[in-house]
Amino acid sequence: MTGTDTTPERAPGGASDAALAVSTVIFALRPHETTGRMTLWIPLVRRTRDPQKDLWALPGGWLPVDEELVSAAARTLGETTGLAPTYLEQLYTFGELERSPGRRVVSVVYWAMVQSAEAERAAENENVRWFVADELPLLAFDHNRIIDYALWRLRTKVEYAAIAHAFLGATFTLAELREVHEAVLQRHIDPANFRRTVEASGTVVATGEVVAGTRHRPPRLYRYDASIDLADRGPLGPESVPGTAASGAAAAVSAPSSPPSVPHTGEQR
Amino acid sequence: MTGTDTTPERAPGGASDAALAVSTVIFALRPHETTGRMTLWIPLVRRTRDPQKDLWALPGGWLPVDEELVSAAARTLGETTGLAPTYLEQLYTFGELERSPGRRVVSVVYWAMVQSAEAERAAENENVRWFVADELPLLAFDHNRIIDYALWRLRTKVEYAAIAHAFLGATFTLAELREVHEAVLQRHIDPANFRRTVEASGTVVATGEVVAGTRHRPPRLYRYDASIDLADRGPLGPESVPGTAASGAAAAVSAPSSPPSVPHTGEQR
DNA sequence: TCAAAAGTGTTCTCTGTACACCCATGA
DNA sequence: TCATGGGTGTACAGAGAACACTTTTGA
Repeated sequence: MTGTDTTPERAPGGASDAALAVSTVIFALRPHETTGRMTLWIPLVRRTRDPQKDLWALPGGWLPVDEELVSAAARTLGETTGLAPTYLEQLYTFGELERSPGRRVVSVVYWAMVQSAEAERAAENENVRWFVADELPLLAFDHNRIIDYALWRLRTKVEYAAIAHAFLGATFTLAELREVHEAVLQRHIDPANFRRTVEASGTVVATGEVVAGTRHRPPRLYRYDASIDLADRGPLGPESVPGTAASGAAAAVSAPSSPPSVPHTGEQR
Repeated sequence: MTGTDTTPERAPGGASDAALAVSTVIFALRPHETTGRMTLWIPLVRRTRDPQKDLWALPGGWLPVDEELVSAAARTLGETTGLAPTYLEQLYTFGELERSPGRRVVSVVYWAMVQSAEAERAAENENVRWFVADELPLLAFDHNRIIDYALWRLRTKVEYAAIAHAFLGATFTLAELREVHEAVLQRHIDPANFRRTVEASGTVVATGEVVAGTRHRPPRLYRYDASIDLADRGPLGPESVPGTAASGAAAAVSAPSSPPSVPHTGEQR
């Protein structure tokens, strides 16, 4: 009765169709420039062409016909920051008629996390700059709204899923992991309760090593349990990103797949 | 440095670009044909053209350049079932290179709920048929996987968000609302505890009327509190669907917008 | 020996669950 | 009066928050 996916009365393929773009909201944790507290930062690129020229915008580009969505997100992310994401997930697809003046643009938006340590030595030049996530200027198109949504997604997901480690290296102390949670959620977390909660979740494994050199009791080092990690991503299974070898930790990229018939923990929402 | 959204080195607009489609997973509750228990049903359309001809598929179509994504979803939904959705939300965008043979197709997929009562008198013919959601045949393209993900989304969201009422009419008893939860979650729910949980959430308001004619104590009728409803959808605000006047209840369509700076309840995840 | 953070123990509150029990109606 | 589901009361278990307290290091 009605045309279904890929069987229309009228086949698309002209200049009158909507243009498909991919953009990514990239998060990293770095100290705030004035307060010194750990804060969420986002790299943006300056627009050098005309719709909205000179405004800051999310990194992205048109989708090549022969490239996966997630690959396009990872590629443009790498071209901007010179880094590989440790986490990459589709956020939402924005396609309002008037979001880009003059032309219908549908943007599949991803959000990503990169490691704090590596973000320090990230490329920054005339056309690429890092901004504090909560102190953004007026951006191009609807990118302020997109980032607001990505921020909400990051903050709510950190509360129930074990993804905070994506900001850290391969091993970390529980104090470092707690600092990530506190920076993302913008509130104090009790160290004692945080320790018990994380240990009870089973998402983290002690390496047996400790960090020496502190002027207090040496903290233990932990590593992420990758086998648990998959279950924590809920219905999302791993997906490889061709041509995106992560520098350091392996990139954890998620996309929807068949949900487990029986929930593993009670964690996925 | 790199082309950003809508400012590429190469502007798209040829037949070599990916085609943009919109599809919808539609849910309704109807009694199971053999067991008689309330079950999730999904309407599918038979493919009449060649990629995957004669297989059943999700209703949808190509995105017109001058139509909103959500409107395209609502329109194709109406063309299939003859009904208006009481809930409509974007699910995910699927764009794998080989998901459709011969052509690169990117599908923005929505999921919807329609009222059970109206679904009973929904159009069903040679090319449109309702299926039990958990007993699907092999479908066209990756539609089995898409429906699995939509099912997971519906079930997890019913657990924390007040959306079950979308399967019901304007007023309903708590037993009816509980029956929706039980059918969706596929498990028994204690009536006493369910009542207290729902009443405490404040998402429902007693109309003062009761249902007579039962051979037991007459149950009270409730109505949804629309003002609370918005907060329950988390970061998602209402969005109008032009040309989709709902037959009966107003359509609740959600799309992402700025998240509230302070979470209303603890409900949105 | 002292400061500081790591790590442990204890208590309290809140939420969800199980289940006993009473209420109001039609047959 | 009885069967049936509507509706209320209560007690128990687990999760999370608050906070006192002990441990281990470097200075």
